[in-house]
Amino acid sequence: MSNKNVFLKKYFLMTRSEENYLKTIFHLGGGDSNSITTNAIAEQMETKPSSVTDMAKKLSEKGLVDYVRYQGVSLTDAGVKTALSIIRKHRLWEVFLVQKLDFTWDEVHEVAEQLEHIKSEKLIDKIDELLDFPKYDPHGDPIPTKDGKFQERDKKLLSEMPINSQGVCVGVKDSSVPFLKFLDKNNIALGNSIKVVDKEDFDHSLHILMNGKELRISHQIASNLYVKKND
Amino acid sequence: MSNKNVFLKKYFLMTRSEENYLKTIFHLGGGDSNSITTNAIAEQMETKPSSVTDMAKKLSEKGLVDYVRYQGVSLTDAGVKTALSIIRKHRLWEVFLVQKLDFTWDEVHEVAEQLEHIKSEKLIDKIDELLDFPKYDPHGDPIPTKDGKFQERDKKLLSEMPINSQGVCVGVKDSSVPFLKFLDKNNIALGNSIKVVDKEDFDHSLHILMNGKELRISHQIASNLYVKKND
DNA sequence: ATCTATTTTTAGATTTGTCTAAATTTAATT
DNA sequence: AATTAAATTTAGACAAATCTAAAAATAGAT
Repeated sequence: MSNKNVFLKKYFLMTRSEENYLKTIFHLGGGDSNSITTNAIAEQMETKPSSVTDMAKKLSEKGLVDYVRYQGVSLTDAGVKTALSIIRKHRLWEVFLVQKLDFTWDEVHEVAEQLEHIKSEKLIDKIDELLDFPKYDPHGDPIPTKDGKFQERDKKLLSEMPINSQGVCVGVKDSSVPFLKFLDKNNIALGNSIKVVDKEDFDHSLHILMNGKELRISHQIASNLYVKKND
Repeated sequence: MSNKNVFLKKYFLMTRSEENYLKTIFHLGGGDSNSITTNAIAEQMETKPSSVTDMAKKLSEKGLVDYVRYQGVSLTDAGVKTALSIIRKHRLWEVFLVQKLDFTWDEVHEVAEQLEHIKSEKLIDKIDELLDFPKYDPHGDPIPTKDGKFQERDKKLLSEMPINSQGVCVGVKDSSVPFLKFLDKNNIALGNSIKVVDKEDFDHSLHILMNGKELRISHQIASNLYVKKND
């Protein structure tokens, strides 16, 4: 193997496992020098803390995380950049699956978990182009740009909207399969218009108009739906 | 882990490596109880014969190949079926990359090698549908159907066509990147009409009309281009 | 401030897929 | 049929990623 490849292997080639750790650390808030505990990572990834420790050392060696024993790990700039590129791929594939292949939004995650690890810059750029450079994925989460920038949309939880306020459904907080299936079954989809008609003090349930149709929504649902408030 | 999953793991879940071995054995002609030597497989996969032996035992355990020590391996019916399903995925992804993402035919192989291992029946069926159920990949190779059937096209090498015969370019024998790039550069593509005007006895080069334009073709090129002869 | 309870790490083992080097089997040649 | 060359397998090692069980460090409660 040439020197060049040794360099490439050590600093650029990421295993699927390494990529998954970086992505998880990012999702747990490990950017901005924010330390995440090995326990938290292990729980999120359904693995053991000792395995996380091993990987923390490895990623630290590669300069992707800062790791201090007994303190946890945080992402370096390089680590954030890599995490964002994986999240970008994941979310672009989700849009592709929904828009081009008629997947439902509860089906996309599992397949995107695989597709996000495909190594080809041209591939993901062309998918981006085919989809006309979408800004949000099917759950309303923002898609990072190629250079790792992305902006959270100005949104709030439906449960926090005042009576008589209006808006558009733009995302979900809980993106688990059961919740997404529930929303599908009740015709609640991104883009739907929402008006809060009344709020029940007793159980915090809501009476809303969705696309003009009356609907009763429990607090549990309302506190997992994001709405972009109309001005 | 439940009993059901043990069953699934042992008999259905294929690792990427296992899938690559099955695919290679198939391409080397290991169907129809045809034994392929460990050496031949090792050479094709750029690995060592001892590694092939290890994998032969494993695949044999799973009932995907018949393996006799010092004799080689051949695919069982289950092995052929699995190999064809991987080849189907590979070729469908190749069509997708060329038709939907403007990849050139020399770029598709490497990416398809990764995409062929994505586990989702729905995904590949939807890609098939999106592409309108293509029968051939960008190199002219046939795409197996879902139930593992596929028919080789009636074709012959350009070098074997008699003078004055006509046909259409339908495939390549050598699908290496340099050859495909050469064809691109010289505007030789699948679907082009071909008429053999003259054959040179001295060096076996050909004088042909391709899409009506005169062209001189060396024997090396002509013996790697497949043509479907007109009746 | 000390003592627990919890968290985290270490040490050693396991699995998968690979390798090298040595041993074995097969095939080829005389 | 014996010998030699080539192919193939075995045995043992290694790297990656994981686990369990034991040891070490930290944090919380009194």
